[in-house]
Amino acid sequence: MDISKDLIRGHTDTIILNILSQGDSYGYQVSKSIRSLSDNQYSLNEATLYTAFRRLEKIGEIESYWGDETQGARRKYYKITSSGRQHLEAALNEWQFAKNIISHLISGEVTEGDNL
Amino acid sequence: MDISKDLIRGHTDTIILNILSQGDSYGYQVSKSIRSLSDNQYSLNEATLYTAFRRLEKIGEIESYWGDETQGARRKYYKITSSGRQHLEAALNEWQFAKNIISHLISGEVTEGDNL
DNA sequence: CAAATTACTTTGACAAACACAGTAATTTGT
DNA sequence: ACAAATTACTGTGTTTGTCAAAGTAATTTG
Repeated sequence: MDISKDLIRGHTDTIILNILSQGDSYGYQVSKSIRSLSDNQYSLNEATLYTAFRRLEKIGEIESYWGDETQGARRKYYKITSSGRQHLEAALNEWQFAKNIISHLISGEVTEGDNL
Repeated sequence: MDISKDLIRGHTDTIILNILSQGDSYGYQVSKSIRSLSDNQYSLNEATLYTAFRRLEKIGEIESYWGDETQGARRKYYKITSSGRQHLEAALNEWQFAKNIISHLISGEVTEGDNL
């Protein structure tokens, strides 16, 4: 992984919700999707991922069910709820907004007026 | 404040280094600069700011000295070091890079290939 | 002279992320 | 047939950054 975890912090839930908004999935697959969506630049620690699942389920943004795999290991599937979709949309809007503010904060010029 | 703290997390040091790269400053003024640079959308908690100062000083990215104020409250000034400037530049590059990755992660399409 | 502002500091709490370890099944290579 | 690798989920304990709240102390404003 190349990019600092703290830059991703605050996006974890949104990342998961984005992936689940495109279809039900389970931990291992979500993990691989994250690696793939980031062009192998980022991978979420397993513990972090499952912690996020539990957090999102607790607040009703996702639901889970055990898949009935005839072969392969058992899988717990996660499904986004309508509340989760709302949250996802809100987060995307916030990001568009925050991106500019962050850019100002880390590279903007401090004008004299700021001292008044 | 309008934007979530977790979106800023990971940028705090960079924000401070950016401000100090434009001239020595002290806590209260940095705090106001942040509010101003963000168009009043974000303000950093005082405790967080001073914690960051201590952290940055400890790792040698800033240095501090007491101002000799003839009037007004005493002020501890902070100065960016060359190591701090290097870190700032690296962080700005990382941000350019991370911005795109985050965008992919939170709104990119998961392709079938991701499941393989 | 009280209240507001400037300015810095400490303490204690919390939440997210992580490393690490563990459980358990299945698939692959030899 | 068996060991190794992979798939898949879970739990524990620690670290880190941020924050709220409170405190200290000076100066300026009404």
